[in-house]
Amino acid sequence: METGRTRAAIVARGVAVASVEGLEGLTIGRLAADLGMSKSGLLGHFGSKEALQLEVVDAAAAIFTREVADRATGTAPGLPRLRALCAAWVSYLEREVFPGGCFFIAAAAEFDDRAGPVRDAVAGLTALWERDLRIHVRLAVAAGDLPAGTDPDQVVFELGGVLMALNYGLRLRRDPGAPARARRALDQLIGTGPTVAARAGRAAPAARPPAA
Amino acid sequence: METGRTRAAIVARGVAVASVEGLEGLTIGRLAADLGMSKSGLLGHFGSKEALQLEVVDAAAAIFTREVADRATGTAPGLPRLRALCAAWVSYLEREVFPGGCFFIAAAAEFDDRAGPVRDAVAGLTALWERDLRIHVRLAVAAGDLPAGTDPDQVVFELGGVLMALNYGLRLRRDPGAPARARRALDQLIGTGPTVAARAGRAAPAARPPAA
DNA sequence: CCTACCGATCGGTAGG
DNA sequence: CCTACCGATCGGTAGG
Repeated sequence: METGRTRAAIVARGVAVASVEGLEGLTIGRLAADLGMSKSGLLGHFGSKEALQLEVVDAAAAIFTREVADRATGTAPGLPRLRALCAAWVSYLEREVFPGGCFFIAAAAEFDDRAGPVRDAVAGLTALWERDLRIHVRLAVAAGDLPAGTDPDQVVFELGGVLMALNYGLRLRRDPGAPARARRALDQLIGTGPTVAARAGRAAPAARPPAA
Repeated sequence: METGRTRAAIVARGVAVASVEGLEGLTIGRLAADLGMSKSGLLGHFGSKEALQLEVVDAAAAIFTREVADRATGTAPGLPRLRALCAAWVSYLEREVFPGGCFFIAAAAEFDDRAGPVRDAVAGLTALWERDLRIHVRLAVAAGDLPAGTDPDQVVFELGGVLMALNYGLRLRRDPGAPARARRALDQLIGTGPTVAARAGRAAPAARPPAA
């Protein structure tokens, strides 16, 4: 891994451009013009557009980790961590950490029907994030903070849906009320009520079995 | 509106290509080659790429209406219609009506940070669909089939999230279990239980007020 | 509907 | 890091 300043500047600019225009819309000529350098000078750092895209995806993952995952490390594993992760996730979209909204929601939509290393990288990173969430759902169930019988994959599926709806509400709908809706929906899924007993006593969304 | 067969064939092919490669990835040369005609012959039908994109978006909307909205018209307005619309929505993704998943989820993600007529068309059509859903949520509340105090916009927000999670689960995750998860999540939001009384008696997700 | 063409830009290479 | 260049493709036009 090189640590050159120029290289880092290229990748940083690439992340910003890709979050708005897409990873395919990130062209070498445009990026070179943005940074005041020649196309070949820029390409020399990476070798190919695909290699650049992969570095941009990795850099976006590092930003996501710093701006979302790392903000929750102070909380206890299980339900507190899960809530903190989701709160940080909403905040990350509210703060517009990437100028084009969630980098990975955009990249997932762009590459979900393609094949190749970029798709694999996006799928792998999102899978890691979902795994992290799932772990804390499991811990929450084990601790009795989520109802016994809760399906962790179902919770992660629904949490992802809420965040995609938030990204959509902010970017396409430009609805400033979207974060409040997302928080309200998250509250339904992983609660914010203070007592475990209160949650256990009511019909538990995540635990309810499929309708046959 | 022309009704030419060639023109219709171009648009139909354009819808399929755009659902996979994106509306920007739909190029005139590629489309012309697919259909065995010249670029200028193809472009003559529309005048510009943007005009073609707009026709493709409209054609996709017609397909969505036929494959989703129209399949629910036999049900009573209100909760039955809402449930039928959502069931048809899930089915439409399961059946892969578009080869690249939901045309409008993909188009929304692609154009949410751009300006211009294509973005406006996508935003307008999705707003119409959400309005349709909201109407039936309101009717359901008025009929007592959803709890009094239910926020229709909140329900529509969450329904959209479930469908985006389904599209993501099918396309990026390639998870055949995703439709079952979506149905289970929808069941939480708009129920499938047979009796209104049973729903009214339990904690109602859609009606719960924000956590201050 | 076609051929022929336009300038611009694409990703990438040669050679320094 | 650069200039200079490659063939391919982009959206679009002229003229028929």
